[in-house]
This record gives sequence, structure tokens and C-alpha cells, in this order.
Amino acid sequence: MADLTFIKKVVETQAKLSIGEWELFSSFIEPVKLPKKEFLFREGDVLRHLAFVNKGCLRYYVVDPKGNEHIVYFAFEGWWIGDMDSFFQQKPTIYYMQALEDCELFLFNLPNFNRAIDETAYGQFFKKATAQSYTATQRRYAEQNTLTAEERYLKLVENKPEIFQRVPHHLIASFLGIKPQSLSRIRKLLSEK
Amino acid sequence: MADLTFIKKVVETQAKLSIGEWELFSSFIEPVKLPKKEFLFREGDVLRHLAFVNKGCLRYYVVDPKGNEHIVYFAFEGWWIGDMDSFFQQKPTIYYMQALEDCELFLFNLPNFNRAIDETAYGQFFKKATAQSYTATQRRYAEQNTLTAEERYLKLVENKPEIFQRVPHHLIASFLGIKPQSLSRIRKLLSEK
DNA sequence: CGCGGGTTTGATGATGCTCAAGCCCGGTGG
DNA sequence: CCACCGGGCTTGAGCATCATCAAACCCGCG
Repeated sequence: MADLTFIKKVVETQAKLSIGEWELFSSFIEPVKLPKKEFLFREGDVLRHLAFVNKGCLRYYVVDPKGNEHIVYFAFEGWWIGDMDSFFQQKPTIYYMQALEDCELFLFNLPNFNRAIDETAYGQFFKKATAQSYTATQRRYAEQNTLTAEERYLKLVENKPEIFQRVPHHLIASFLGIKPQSLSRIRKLLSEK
Repeated sequence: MADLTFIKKVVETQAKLSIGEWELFSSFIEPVKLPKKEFLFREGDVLRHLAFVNKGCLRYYVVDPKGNEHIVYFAFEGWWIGDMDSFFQQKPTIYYMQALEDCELFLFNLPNFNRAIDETAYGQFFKKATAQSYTATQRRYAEQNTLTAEERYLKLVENKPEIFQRVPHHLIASFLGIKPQSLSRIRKLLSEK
């Protein structure tokens, strides 16, 4: 059986599950390995699972009509990933989720996930965690207009310095909303100071 | 008593409430009038309610460290509004919510809202509606980088033409992520075709 | 009638993109 | 073991988009 200590710790940041609830919740987990470069889902898929990242890292991105990829977020250990709209409404997603390293994921299918929400205190976790990342996405959206590329870069260096060791720079550029050339120039300028 | 036909119709798009559930749910509603220019909440407030917009329209915005306002969305009739993170975690918000017209809102406080989720099929509505707007926010975030200002303007004209009659143009510019001057120029260019 | 907020228009400038070329480095095959 | 290939990173020159600064205009309202 997979090691569940990490996911337990994460869920317990927002909700206390009784022993029985935890037993039910953990029985829903389907552990899978996702090798580097493989996709958890692609545009057009109807999501059959939401997932918890126990190990590794992935990118979540969308391809616009002009063919440009745009990375919405990177997901590292401890993140919940998926397109909730596609998952709950069982309709096709417009997003891609690709492993950037060999990953270990814990999958939850829809009936089980609904049971976890309705029958255990995981519902509390889910509500709060969703609200939090929703508000965070709104904030990031606003920052895209109010901050310059350099300021967004510095913020990332501040918040997640490891990312530059784990993720190629052209993907980080896409995440920051700029081209690889621009990221390179920003780094050069800053290093000259 | 306020007219509940509209909110009932909206909730029923995603969930069927029994007669008893609807009675409980509607007993939670606190109708209030919010006059034009007044605030439902401001930065620093801990949200005591989420709200449904039965009539009128509002803007939801954030002020960045440089003092620039950035409108995250306009809320019209049928929208649910608030900062869920502030509401569920009872922590201060960074957002402002201001009426742009005389509004009629239906408020829900935290204990009642939690009861609605846990004890009625409103929980289904909430889960799906939240997932939908979360995914929509992510899409809008991506579009901020992939579309030009003109393309975003045309998209708004397509999706919500009435907005130009109801909301001053400098606020629409803020929503589109540009300055009023730029919006004016875009409109001029397009009208010359 | 004049004030003031909102919109328009013009001139200039900064930020980040495009196009293009060169470089670095790890992996592969001879 | 070395030559070659290719992806990713860097650098340069010119360009597009949108911001900034500034002024004029429009119009509703006191």
C-alpha cells in the first residue's frame, strides 16, 4: 500500500477526520504512477478522476486558438489537481495535465469523491481548499495586469525558488506569461546588479 | 417577503431541492437593498455573508500596492458574490464589492450557508457552480495573455453587449485590463471599419 | 452658467514580442 | 572516444501594443 502520511497531513490542515472517516476516505484512494512526459488528461477528455500529487510535479495548461500553450499552474507535492468543472459536470475539458517528472498520484473517482465530501469531514477540507485556490487564482489574475514581468519573476523566486531547478525555463516563462527570450533577458538584467 | 422565483430558478439549474429543502433554504435568505455606490465589503473586512444578486449590478475589485484598481468581475442578476476564502476561513479579504446600481441582494450567513450545503441539495449546486466559475476564472486568466485588448473587447461585446449601457467605460477598461484611453481608441478603430 | 467627471485625441515612450542567429550541453551513433 | 545532432538557452535588432502625459471636449447637474 502507498504511504498515506503526506495526504493525511494535508487534509488535516483544514479538517479533522475521525478514525472511521479516515478509513473510508483512504479506501477511496487509487494510487498510480505517471511517468515523466505522460498525460493525466488532454483537451477533449471527460475527467474520470481528481488527483492528489504525492510525489513529482506536473503542468496544467491550455492551448489557445493560435496554437500557443499557456501554463495555468505547476502542481507539486501536496497539490490537488484536475479540472473540477469537467469532473463534476462530466463534460470535456479544455486543459492538459502533463507530468514533468515521474509522479505518484492518488486518484479519486466521482462517486467516491462525492461520498468523501458527503460522508466525511473531507467535505470541510474540500470547501475551504477550493475557496482558497479560487481566491488565489483571482489574485494571480489581477497580478497579471498590475505587475511587470520582472516583478512576477521576482515573486516566483521568492515563493518557489526550487522551481528553477526542477522545471525548464521556457515552461516557467509560459507560466509567467512571457516568452523564453524575455525571461532570459530579465534574468540577465537582474544578475548584472 | 422578497420575490424568490429568480433564485429558485438559478439553483434548480444544477440541483433539485425537495419542498422541505426549499423551505429550509429560503428561510436562510436575508434580503437587503444596497444603494448605488455603497460597499458590500471592503479590503480588510472579514466577510459575514455570501450574497445572491437578485437585482442590480456590482463590481468586485482589488487595489494593488501601486494604488491601481483592478476589476476582477462585474456581478449581474443571478450571480453569487463574495470572497469565499474570507467567508469560510473568517479571515480578512483583499477585495472590494461596490454597487454600480441600486441592488437587491439575498444574504446568507456562515452557519446557515453551511447548513444549506450540508442539509439540502444546495450542496450539489454549490459544488458545481463553484467548479464552473473556478474553471472560468482560469480560462479568463489564460486569455489575458493570449488575446489582445481588441480581441478581449470584441469577446465582451459578443457575450454581454448590455454591459456598455449599464457600466461606465472606464470601469469596463479596468475589467479588460487596459486604460480608458486605450478602450476609447479600440472603439474608434473598430467603428471606422 | 460653471463645475467636474467621463470620454476623446494626440504625441511620445516602455515593455515585451518577433525574427534570426549563435551557443551550450547532453545524448546517440559511428 | 569522438562527431554530430537537437533542444533549450542566450543575444541582437526592429517592431507592435498599450501606457503615460497632456489637453480638449462633452454633458449632466447644482
